[in-house]
Amino acid sequence: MNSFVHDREAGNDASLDAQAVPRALVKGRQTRAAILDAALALASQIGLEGLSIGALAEVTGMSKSGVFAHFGSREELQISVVREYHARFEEEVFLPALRSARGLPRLRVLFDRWLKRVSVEIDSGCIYISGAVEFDDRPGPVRDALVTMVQTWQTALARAIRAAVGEGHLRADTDAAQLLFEVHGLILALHHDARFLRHAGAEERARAAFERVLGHWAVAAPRARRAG
Amino acid sequence: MNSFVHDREAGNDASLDAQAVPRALVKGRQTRAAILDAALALASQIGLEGLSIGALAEVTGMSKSGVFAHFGSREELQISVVREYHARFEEEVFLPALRSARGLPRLRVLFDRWLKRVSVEIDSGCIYISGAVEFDDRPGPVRDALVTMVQTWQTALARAIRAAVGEGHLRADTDAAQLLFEVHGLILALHHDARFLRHAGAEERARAAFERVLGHWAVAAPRARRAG
DNA sequence: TGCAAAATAGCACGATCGTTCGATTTCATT
DNA sequence: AATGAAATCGAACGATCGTGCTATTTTGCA
Repeated sequence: MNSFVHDREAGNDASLDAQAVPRALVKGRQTRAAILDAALALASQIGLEGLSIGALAEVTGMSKSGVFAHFGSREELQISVVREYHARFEEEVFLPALRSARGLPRLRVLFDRWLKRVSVEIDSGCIYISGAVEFDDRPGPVRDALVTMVQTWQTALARAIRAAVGEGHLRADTDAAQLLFEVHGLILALHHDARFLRHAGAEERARAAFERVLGHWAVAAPRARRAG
Repeated sequence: MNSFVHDREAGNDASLDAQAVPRALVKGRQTRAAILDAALALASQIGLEGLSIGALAEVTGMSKSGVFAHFGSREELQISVVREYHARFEEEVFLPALRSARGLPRLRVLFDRWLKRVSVEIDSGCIYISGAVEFDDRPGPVRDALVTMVQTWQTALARAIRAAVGEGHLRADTDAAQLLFEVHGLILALHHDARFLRHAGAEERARAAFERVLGHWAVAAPRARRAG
Protein backbone atom coordinates (compact mmCIF):
# COMPACT_ATOMS: atom_id res chain seq x y z
CA MET A 1 0.00 0.00 0.00
CA ASN A 2 2.86 2.32 0.65
CA SER A 3 4.74 1.40 -2.50
CA PHE A 4 7.59 3.48 -3.96
CA VAL A 5 9.13 0.05 -4.01
CA HIS A 6 9.59 -2.96 -6.19
CA ASP A 7 6.46 -4.87 -5.23
CA ARG A 8 4.04 -3.22 -7.58
CA GLU A 9 1.43 -5.84 -8.42
CA ALA A 10 -0.56 -8.63 -6.81
CA GLY A 11 -2.99 -6.33 -5.07
CA ASN A 12 -4.17 -4.09 -7.87
CA ASP A 13 -6.41 -1.89 -5.69
CA ALA A 14 -7.13 -4.10 -2.79
CA SER A 15 -7.14 -1.13 -0.48
CA LEU A 16 -10.89 -0.99 0.00
CA ASP A 17 -12.81 -3.92 -1.44
CA ALA A 18 -10.85 -6.50 0.44
CA GLN A 19 -13.75 -7.80 2.47
CA ALA A 20 -15.99 -8.44 -0.52
CA VAL A 21 -18.48 -5.61 -0.88
CA PRO A 22 -21.90 -7.11 -1.42
CA ARG A 23 -22.66 -4.81 -4.35
CA ALA A 24 -20.03 -3.42 -6.63
CA LEU A 25 -21.18 0.15 -7.11
CA VAL A 26 -19.00 2.25 -9.28
CA LYS A 27 -20.67 5.62 -8.93
CA GLY A 28 -19.47 6.16 -5.40
CA ARG A 29 -15.87 5.58 -6.35
CA GLN A 30 -16.14 7.95 -9.25
CA THR A 31 -17.49 10.87 -7.25
CA ARG A 32 -15.04 10.08 -4.51
CA ALA A 33 -12.28 10.40 -7.04
CA ALA A 34 -13.75 13.64 -8.32
CA ILE A 35 -13.96 15.04 -4.80
CA LEU A 36 -10.41 13.95 -4.11
CA ASP A 37 -9.28 15.63 -7.28
CA ALA A 38 -10.84 18.92 -6.23
CA ALA A 39 -9.54 18.46 -2.71
CA LEU A 40 -6.04 17.99 -3.98
CA ALA A 41 -6.16 21.21 -5.97
CA LEU A 42 -7.68 23.04 -3.02
CA ALA A 43 -5.18 21.71 -0.52
CA SER A 44 -2.33 22.62 -2.81
CA GLN A 45 -3.41 26.23 -2.76
CA ILE A 46 -4.51 26.81 0.81
CA GLY A 47 -2.95 23.88 2.60
CA LEU A 48 -4.26 20.74 4.22
CA GLU A 49 -5.48 22.69 7.22
CA GLY A 50 -7.32 25.10 4.95
CA LEU A 51 -9.30 22.27 3.40
CA SER A 52 -12.95 22.79 4.29
CA ILE A 53 -15.80 20.47 3.46
CA GLY A 54 -18.04 23.41 2.67
CA ALA A 55 -15.67 24.81 0.06
CA LEU A 56 -15.19 21.35 -1.34
CA ALA A 57 -18.94 20.89 -1.66
CA GLU A 58 -19.29 24.17 -3.51
CA VAL A 59 -16.51 23.35 -5.94
CA THR A 60 -17.86 19.89 -6.73
CA GLY A 61 -21.48 21.04 -6.83
CA MET A 62 -22.53 18.68 -4.10
CA SER A 63 -24.00 19.10 -0.66
CA LYS A 64 -21.80 19.26 2.38
CA SER A 65 -23.17 16.03 3.77
CA GLY A 66 -22.76 14.37 0.38
CA VAL A 67 -19.07 15.17 0.40
CA PHE A 68 -18.73 14.31 4.05
CA ALA A 69 -20.25 10.84 3.62
CA HIS A 70 -17.38 9.77 1.43
CA PHE A 71 -14.79 10.22 4.12
CA GLY A 72 -16.51 10.09 7.47
CA SER A 73 -14.43 12.84 8.98
CA ARG A 74 -12.36 15.80 7.96
CA GLU A 75 -9.25 14.09 9.22
CA GLU A 76 -9.91 11.07 7.03
CA LEU A 77 -10.36 13.43 4.10
CA GLN A 78 -6.99 15.02 4.78
CA ILE A 79 -5.32 11.64 5.01
CA SER A 80 -6.97 10.60 1.75
CA VAL A 81 -5.60 13.72 0.11
CA VAL A 82 -2.12 12.92 1.37
CA ARG A 83 -2.37 9.39 0.01
CA GLU A 84 -3.71 10.61 -3.31
CA TYR A 85 -0.86 13.08 -3.62
CA HIS A 86 1.56 10.32 -2.78
CA ALA A 87 0.14 8.11 -5.53
CA ARG A 88 0.41 10.88 -8.12
CA PHE A 89 3.88 11.78 -6.99
CA GLU A 90 4.98 8.22 -7.40
CA GLU A 91 3.42 8.00 -10.83
CA GLU A 92 4.82 11.27 -12.13
CA VAL A 93 8.21 11.36 -10.47
CA PHE A 94 9.31 7.94 -9.35
CA LEU A 95 7.95 5.47 -11.90
CA PRO A 96 9.15 7.28 -15.04
CA ALA A 97 12.66 7.29 -13.67
CA LEU A 98 12.68 3.50 -13.62
CA ARG A 99 12.98 3.58 -17.41
CA SER A 100 16.38 5.25 -17.09
CA ALA A 101 19.57 3.36 -16.49
CA ARG A 102 20.33 2.46 -12.89
CA GLY A 103 22.74 4.77 -11.13
CA LEU A 104 23.48 8.37 -11.93
CA PRO A 105 21.19 8.60 -14.99
CA ARG A 106 18.19 7.49 -12.97
CA LEU A 107 19.14 9.76 -10.11
CA ARG A 108 19.25 12.70 -12.51
CA VAL A 109 15.80 11.89 -13.87
CA LEU A 110 14.43 11.59 -10.36
CA PHE A 111 15.75 15.04 -9.49
CA ASP A 112 14.59 16.52 -12.76
CA ARG A 113 11.01 15.34 -12.38
CA TRP A 114 10.96 16.22 -8.71
CA LEU A 115 12.14 19.70 -9.55
CA LYS A 116 9.52 20.11 -12.23
CA ARG A 117 6.77 18.97 -9.88
CA VAL A 118 7.77 21.54 -7.31
CA SER A 119 8.33 24.51 -9.55
CA VAL A 120 6.57 24.20 -12.85
CA GLU A 121 3.12 23.06 -11.83
CA ILE A 122 0.90 26.07 -11.97
CA ASP A 123 -1.87 25.19 -9.57
CA SER A 124 -0.21 22.84 -7.21
CA GLY A 125 2.31 23.46 -4.54
CA CYS A 126 3.95 20.39 -3.11
CA ILE A 127 1.86 18.89 -0.34
CA TYR A 128 4.89 17.13 1.10
CA ILE A 129 6.48 20.52 1.67
CA SER A 130 3.47 22.51 2.79
CA GLY A 131 2.28 19.62 4.90
CA ALA A 132 5.63 19.30 6.60
CA VAL A 133 5.44 22.92 7.71
CA GLU A 134 1.79 22.75 8.69
CA PHE A 135 2.10 19.60 10.74
CA ASP A 136 5.56 19.80 12.25
CA ASP A 137 3.97 20.77 15.56
CA ARG A 138 0.59 19.10 15.16
CA PRO A 139 0.55 15.47 16.24
CA GLY A 140 -2.06 13.10 14.95
CA PRO A 141 -2.90 10.72 12.13
CA VAL A 142 -2.48 13.32 9.40
CA ARG A 143 1.02 14.11 10.50
CA ASP A 144 1.78 10.41 10.79
CA ALA A 145 0.57 9.80 7.25
CA LEU A 146 2.65 12.69 5.96
CA VAL A 147 5.78 11.50 7.73
CA THR A 148 5.33 8.01 6.36
CA MET A 149 4.94 9.25 2.80
CA VAL A 150 7.89 11.61 2.96
CA GLN A 151 10.09 8.94 4.50
CA THR A 152 9.06 6.52 1.79
CA TRP A 153 10.10 9.01 -0.86
CA GLN A 154 13.38 9.78 0.87
CA THR A 155 14.10 6.10 1.26
CA ALA A 156 13.56 5.60 -2.45
CA LEU A 157 15.94 8.48 -3.14
CA ALA A 158 18.58 7.13 -0.82
CA ARG A 159 18.31 3.79 -2.56
CA ALA A 160 18.86 5.46 -5.91
CA ILE A 161 21.92 7.23 -4.53
CA ARG A 162 23.40 4.01 -3.20
CA ALA A 163 22.69 2.41 -6.56
CA ALA A 164 24.75 5.14 -8.19
CA VAL A 165 27.52 4.26 -5.79
CA GLY A 166 27.13 0.61 -6.63
CA GLU A 167 27.33 1.35 -10.33
CA GLY A 168 30.57 3.16 -9.75
CA HIS A 169 29.14 6.55 -10.71
CA LEU A 170 29.67 8.01 -7.29
CA ARG A 171 32.58 7.53 -4.93
CA ALA A 172 32.42 4.52 -2.66
CA ASP A 173 32.60 6.69 0.44
CA THR A 174 29.60 8.76 -0.60
CA ASP A 175 27.45 9.78 2.36
CA ALA A 176 24.03 9.03 0.90
CA ALA A 177 22.12 10.68 3.72
CA GLN A 178 24.24 13.81 3.47
CA LEU A 179 23.81 13.99 -0.30
CA LEU A 180 20.09 13.49 0.14
CA PHE A 181 19.97 16.26 2.73
CA GLU A 182 21.64 18.72 0.42
CA VAL A 183 19.58 17.82 -2.63
CA HIS A 184 16.42 18.07 -0.59
CA GLY A 185 17.53 21.51 0.47
CA LEU A 186 17.78 22.54 -3.15
CA ILE A 187 14.22 21.45 -3.79
CA LEU A 188 13.02 23.35 -0.73
CA ALA A 189 14.90 26.47 -1.76
CA LEU A 190 13.44 26.17 -5.23
CA HIS A 191 9.95 25.82 -3.81
CA HIS A 192 10.52 28.86 -1.64
CA ASP A 193 12.01 31.12 -4.27
CA ALA A 194 9.71 30.09 -7.11
CA ARG A 195 6.42 30.02 -5.27
CA PHE A 196 6.84 32.53 -2.48
CA LEU A 197 9.33 35.07 -3.78
CA ARG A 198 8.37 34.40 -7.41
CA HIS A 199 11.97 34.51 -8.51
CA ALA A 200 12.46 33.52 -12.12
CA GLY A 201 15.88 31.88 -12.11
CA ALA A 202 15.33 29.55 -9.19
CA GLU A 203 14.96 26.44 -11.30
CA GLU A 204 18.27 27.02 -13.00
CA ARG A 205 19.96 27.69 -9.68
CA ALA A 206 18.69 24.39 -8.35
CA ARG A 207 19.96 22.52 -11.39
CA ALA A 208 23.38 24.12 -11.20
CA ALA A 209 23.71 23.38 -7.51
CA PHE A 210 22.59 19.80 -8.04
CA GLU A 211 25.34 19.20 -10.58
CA ARG A 212 27.85 20.76 -8.25
CA VAL A 213 26.78 18.55 -5.37
CA LEU A 214 26.96 15.50 -7.58
CA GLY A 215 30.36 16.61 -8.78
CA HIS A 216 31.63 16.60 -5.23
CA TRP A 217 30.97 12.90 -4.92
CA ALA A 218 31.64 12.00 -8.54
CA VAL A 219 34.17 9.24 -8.94
CA ALA A 220 36.37 10.86 -11.57
CA ALA A 221 36.53 14.63 -11.43
CA PRO A 222 36.64 16.02 -14.98
CA ARG A 223 38.13 19.18 -13.48
CA ALA A 224 34.81 20.94 -13.02
CA ARG A 225 34.08 23.02 -16.08
CA ARG A 226 30.36 23.27 -15.58
CA ALA A 227 28.39 25.65 -17.73
CA GLY A 228 28.01 28.79 -15.72
CA MET B 1 11.62 50.90 10.04
CA ASN B 2 12.66 47.95 8.01
CA SER B 3 16.25 48.01 9.23
CA PHE B 4 18.66 45.09 8.86
CA VAL B 5 20.87 47.87 7.65
CA HIS B 6 23.58 50.20 8.79
CA ASP B 7 21.41 53.10 9.91
CA ARG B 8 20.64 51.88 13.39
CA GLU B 9 20.26 55.01 15.48
CA ALA B 10 18.73 58.45 15.36
CA GLY B 11 15.18 57.21 15.70
CA ASN B 12 15.27 55.14 18.84
CA ASP B 13 11.64 54.03 18.74
CA ALA B 14 9.98 56.75 16.77
CA SER B 15 7.74 54.20 15.13
CA LEU B 16 4.55 55.08 16.94
CA ASP B 17 4.67 58.26 18.99
CA ALA B 18 5.87 60.41 16.15
CA GLN B 19 2.75 62.61 16.03
CA ALA B 20 2.82 63.48 19.72
CA VAL B 21 0.30 61.36 21.58
CA PRO B 22 -1.66 63.60 23.94
CA ARG B 23 -1.17 61.29 26.89
CA ALA B 24 1.74 58.96 27.28
CA LEU B 25 0.09 55.83 28.60
CA VAL B 26 2.42 52.96 29.14
CA LYS B 27 0.00 50.27 30.20
CA GLY B 28 -1.37 49.80 26.72
CA ARG B 29 2.05 49.26 25.24
CA GLN B 30 2.92 46.75 27.90
CA THR B 31 -0.12 44.57 27.40
CA ARG B 32 0.26 44.92 23.65
CA ALA B 33 3.77 43.59 24.01
CA ALA B 34 2.53 40.75 26.21
CA ILE B 35 -0.14 39.84 23.67
CA LEU B 36 2.39 39.98 20.87
CA ASP B 37 4.67 37.74 22.85
CA ALA B 38 1.95 35.13 23.26
CA ALA B 39 0.92 35.58 19.65
CA LEU B 40 4.44 34.92 18.49
CA ALA B 41 4.64 31.68 20.43
CA LEU B 42 1.21 30.64 19.21
CA ALA B 43 1.94 31.49 15.59
CA SER B 44 5.21 29.62 15.77
CA GLN B 45 3.36 26.46 16.70
CA ILE B 46 0.22 26.54 14.61
CA GLY B 47 1.10 29.10 11.98
CA LEU B 48 0.04 32.64 11.20
CA GLU B 49 -3.24 31.41 9.75
CA GLY B 50 -3.93 29.39 12.85
CA LEU B 51 -3.68 32.48 15.03
CA SER B 52 -7.08 33.11 16.57
CA ILE B 53 -8.05 36.03 18.75
CA GLY B 54 -10.06 33.77 20.98
CA ALA B 55 -7.15 31.49 21.75
CA LEU B 56 -4.95 34.52 22.26
CA ALA B 57 -7.43 35.96 24.75
CA GLU B 58 -7.51 32.74 26.69
CA VAL B 59 -3.73 32.50 26.87
CA THR B 60 -3.28 36.08 28.03
CA GLY B 61 -6.24 35.96 30.40
CA MET B 62 -8.00 38.82 28.66
CA SER B 63 -11.29 39.19 26.88
CA LYS B 64 -11.51 38.74 23.13
CA SER B 65 -12.47 42.36 22.60
CA GLY B 66 -9.65 43.46 24.86
CA VAL B 67 -7.16 41.68 22.67
CA PHE B 68 -8.88 42.77 19.52
CA ALA B 69 -8.77 46.46 20.45
CA HIS B 70 -5.00 46.47 20.35
CA PHE B 71 -4.82 45.59 16.68
CA GLY B 72 -8.10 46.52 15.07
CA SER B 73 -8.21 43.46 12.88
CA ARG B 74 -6.89 39.97 12.69
CA GLU B 75 -4.87 40.87 9.64
CA GLU B 76 -3.19 43.71 11.49
CA LEU B 77 -2.41 41.30 14.31
CA GLN B 78 -0.76 38.92 11.88
CA ILE B 79 1.30 41.70 10.38
CA SER B 80 2.33 42.83 13.84
CA VAL B 81 3.48 39.31 14.61
CA VAL B 82 5.54 39.24 11.43
CA ARG B 83 7.15 42.55 12.33
CA GLU B 84 7.81 41.41 15.86
CA TYR B 85 9.46 38.24 14.61
CA HIS B 86 11.51 40.31 12.23
CA ALA B 87 12.71 42.51 15.04
CA ARG B 88 13.71 39.56 17.19
CA PHE B 89 15.38 37.85 14.28
CA GLU B 90 17.43 40.92 13.61
CA GLU B 91 18.40 41.21 17.24
CA GLU B 92 19.34 37.58 17.73
CA VAL B 93 20.82 36.74 14.36
CA PHE B 94 21.92 39.82 12.50
CA LEU B 95 23.13 42.27 15.10
CA PRO B 96 25.43 39.92 17.04
CA ALA B 97 27.20 39.09 13.80
CA LEU B 98 28.24 42.72 13.42
CA ARG B 99 30.73 42.17 16.22
CA SER B 100 32.62 39.70 14.07
CA ALA B 101 35.15 40.68 11.48
CA ARG B 102 33.80 41.70 8.11
CA GLY B 103 33.87 39.00 5.45
CA LEU B 104 33.93 35.27 5.99
CA PRO B 105 34.00 35.37 9.81
CA ARG B 106 30.85 37.46 9.92
CA LEU B 107 29.20 35.28 7.30
CA ARG B 108 29.94 32.24 9.41
CA VAL B 109 28.42 33.81 12.48
CA LEU B 110 25.33 34.81 10.52
CA PHE B 111 24.86 31.25 9.37
CA ASP B 112 25.54 29.82 12.78
CA ARG B 113 22.98 31.96 14.54
CA TRP B 114 20.49 31.49 11.75
CA LEU B 115 20.91 27.76 12.05
CA LYS B 116 20.45 27.84 15.79
CA ARG B 117 17.35 29.97 15.47
CA VAL B 118 15.78 27.46 13.09
CA SER B 119 16.72 24.24 14.80
CA VAL B 120 17.46 24.69 18.46
CA GLU B 121 14.58 26.83 19.62
CA ILE B 122 12.15 24.54 21.36
CA ASP B 123 8.89 26.38 21.06
CA SER B 124 9.36 28.43 17.99
CA GLY B 125 9.50 27.37 14.41
CA CYS B 126 10.70 30.00 11.98
CA ILE B 127 7.88 32.27 10.91
CA TYR B 128 9.76 33.25 7.78
CA ILE B 129 9.67 29.63 6.68
CA SER B 130 6.20 28.65 7.81
CA GLY B 131 4.81 31.96 6.60
CA ALA B 132 6.39 31.50 3.19
CA VAL B 133 4.57 28.21 2.77
CA GLU B 134 1.31 29.46 4.19
CA PHE B 135 1.18 32.59 2.08
CA ASP B 136 2.78 31.59 -1.18
CA ASP B 137 -0.68 31.42 -2.74
CA ARG B 138 -2.50 33.91 -0.53
CA PRO B 139 -2.18 37.50 -1.70
CA GLY B 140 -2.70 40.35 0.69
CA PRO B 141 -0.96 42.58 3.19
CA VAL B 142 0.30 39.73 5.35
CA ARG B 143 2.02 38.11 2.41
CA ASP B 144 3.43 41.47 1.39
CA ALA B 145 4.85 42.04 4.85
CA LEU B 146 6.38 38.58 4.88
CA VAL B 147 7.96 39.03 1.48
CA THR B 148 9.41 42.36 2.50
CA MET B 149 10.95 40.93 5.66
CA VAL B 150 12.39 37.88 3.97
CA GLN B 151 13.83 39.97 1.18
CA THR B 152 15.37 42.32 3.72
CA TRP B 153 17.08 39.40 5.41
CA GLN B 154 18.25 37.92 2.12
CA THR B 155 19.57 41.27 1.03
CA ALA B 156 21.55 41.55 4.22
CA LEU B 157 22.96 38.07 3.62
CA ALA B 158 23.88 38.87 0.05
CA ARG B 159 25.66 41.98 1.28
CA ALA B 160 27.63 39.89 3.74
CA ILE B 161 28.60 37.51 0.97
CA ARG B 162 29.78 40.32 -1.27
CA ALA B 163 31.72 41.70 1.64
CA ALA B 164 33.49 38.37 1.94
CA VAL B 165 34.35 38.68 -1.72
CA GLY B 166 35.54 42.21 -1.17
CA GLU B 167 37.74 41.10 1.70
CA GLY B 168 39.32 38.51 -0.54
CA HIS B 169 37.90 35.58 1.42
CA LEU B 170 35.82 34.35 -1.48
CA ARG B 171 36.71 34.27 -5.15
CA ALA B 172 36.03 37.40 -7.14
CA ASP B 173 33.69 35.56 -9.50
CA THR B 174 31.51 34.29 -6.65
CA ASP B 175 27.84 34.21 -7.58
CA ALA B 176 26.39 35.73 -4.42
CA ALA B 177 22.80 34.93 -5.35
CA GLN B 178 23.67 31.33 -6.11
CA LEU B 179 25.58 30.92 -2.87
CA LEU B 180 22.67 32.47 -1.02
CA PHE B 181 20.25 30.08 -2.73
CA GLU B 182 22.22 27.05 -1.67
CA VAL B 183 22.77 28.19 1.90
CA HIS B 184 19.12 29.02 2.22
CA GLY B 185 18.34 25.52 1.03
CA LEU B 186 20.45 24.11 3.85
CA ILE B 187 18.48 26.07 6.40
CA LEU B 188 15.21 24.88 4.89
CA ALA B 189 16.37 21.28 4.86
CA LEU B 190 17.47 21.63 8.46
CA HIS B 191 14.10 23.08 9.43
CA HIS B 192 12.37 20.21 7.66
CA ASP B 193 14.47 17.39 9.04
CA ALA B 194 14.75 18.72 12.57
CA ARG B 195 11.19 19.90 13.11
CA PHE B 196 9.12 17.64 10.89
CA LEU B 197 11.08 14.41 10.66
CA ARG B 198 12.76 14.96 14.03
CA HIS B 199 16.08 13.74 12.75
CA ALA B 200 18.89 14.21 15.17
CA GLY B 201 21.89 14.84 12.95
CA ALA B 202 20.35 17.52 10.75
CA GLU B 203 22.22 20.39 12.36
CA GLU B 204 25.57 18.75 11.75
CA ARG B 205 24.63 17.97 8.17
CA ALA B 206 23.79 21.60 7.56
CA ARG B 207 27.09 22.74 9.02
CA ALA B 208 29.09 20.30 6.94
CA ALA B 209 27.29 21.27 3.77
CA PHE B 210 27.78 24.94 4.53
CA GLU B 211 31.53 24.53 4.81
CA ARG B 212 31.58 22.57 1.60
CA VAL B 213 29.63 25.25 -0.25
CA LEU B 214 31.95 27.91 1.12
CA GLY B 215 34.90 25.81 0.09
CA HIS B 216 33.72 25.79 -3.48
CA TRP B 217 34.02 29.55 -3.68
CA ALA B 218 36.96 29.88 -1.34
CA VAL B 219 39.83 31.85 -2.79
CA ALA B 220 42.66 29.49 -2.00
CA ALA B 221 42.48 25.73 -2.24
CA PRO B 222 42.96 24.21 1.24
CA ARG B 223 45.91 22.03 0.19
CA ALA B 224 47.51 23.93 -2.66
CA ARG B 225 50.16 26.42 -1.65
CA ARG B 226 49.50 29.83 -3.00
CA ALA B 227 50.77 33.22 -2.09
CA GLY B 228 48.51 35.74 -0.39
C1' DT C 1 -8.88 63.99 44.59
C1' DG C 2 -11.35 64.49 40.55
C1' DC C 3 -11.74 63.97 35.54
C1' DA C 4 -11.01 62.83 30.89
C1' DA C 5 -9.07 59.49 28.21
C1' DA C 6 -7.46 55.05 27.53
C1' DA C 7 -7.88 50.20 28.35
C1' DT C 8 -10.64 46.41 28.98
C1' DA C 9 -14.88 43.67 29.53
C1' DG C 10 -19.38 41.90 28.14
C1' DC C 11 -22.54 40.80 24.85
C1' DA C 12 -24.39 39.85 20.47
C1' DC C 13 -24.26 39.50 15.39
C1' DG C 14 -23.57 36.81 11.19
C1' DA C 15 -20.68 33.43 9.04
C1' DT C 16 -18.51 29.22 8.75
C1' DC C 17 -16.85 25.14 10.66
C1' DG C 18 -17.41 19.71 11.26
C1' DT C 19 -20.85 16.60 12.17
C1' DT C 20 -25.42 14.13 12.83
C1' DC C 21 -29.73 12.39 11.25
C1' DG C 22 -33.71 11.40 8.72
C1' DA C 23 -35.64 11.81 4.10
C1' DT C 24 -34.98 11.19 -0.70
C1' DT C 25 -32.98 10.03 -4.98
C1' DT C 26 -30.15 7.01 -7.78
C1' DC C 27 -28.28 2.78 -8.78
C1' DA C 28 -27.39 -2.51 -9.65
C1' DT C 29 -29.50 -6.58 -9.65
C1' DT C 30 -33.36 -9.94 -10.12
C1' DA D 1 -40.60 -3.36 -13.34
C1' DA D 2 -39.55 -4.19 -8.57
C1' DT D 3 -36.57 -4.00 -4.67
C1' DG D 4 -33.16 -3.13 -1.42
C1' DA D 5 -28.84 -0.95 -0.90
C1' DA D 6 -25.93 2.84 -1.79
C1' DA D 7 -25.50 7.64 -2.67
C1' DT D 8 -26.93 12.10 -1.95
C1' DC D 9 -29.57 15.85 -0.02
C1' DG D 10 -31.52 19.20 3.37
C1' DA D 11 -31.84 20.94 7.63
C1' DA D 12 -30.17 21.56 12.02
C1' DC D 13 -26.81 21.27 16.02
C1' DG D 14 -23.12 23.33 18.82
C1' DA D 15 -18.74 25.53 18.49
C1' DT D 16 -15.75 28.94 17.05
C1' DC D 17 -14.50 32.55 14.17
C1' DG D 18 -13.79 37.94 13.49
C1' DT D 19 -15.92 42.05 14.57
C1' DG D 20 -19.00 45.85 16.15
C1' DC D 21 -21.28 47.93 19.83
C1' DT D 22 -21.93 49.78 24.68
C1' DA D 23 -20.62 49.61 29.54
C1' DT D 24 -17.17 49.57 32.96
C1' DT D 25 -12.81 49.72 34.94
C1' DT D 26 -8.21 51.53 35.05
C1' DT D 27 -4.88 54.87 34.16
C1' DG D 28 -2.26 59.43 33.96
C1' DC D 29 -2.33 64.03 34.89
C1' DA D 30 -4.55 68.64 36.81
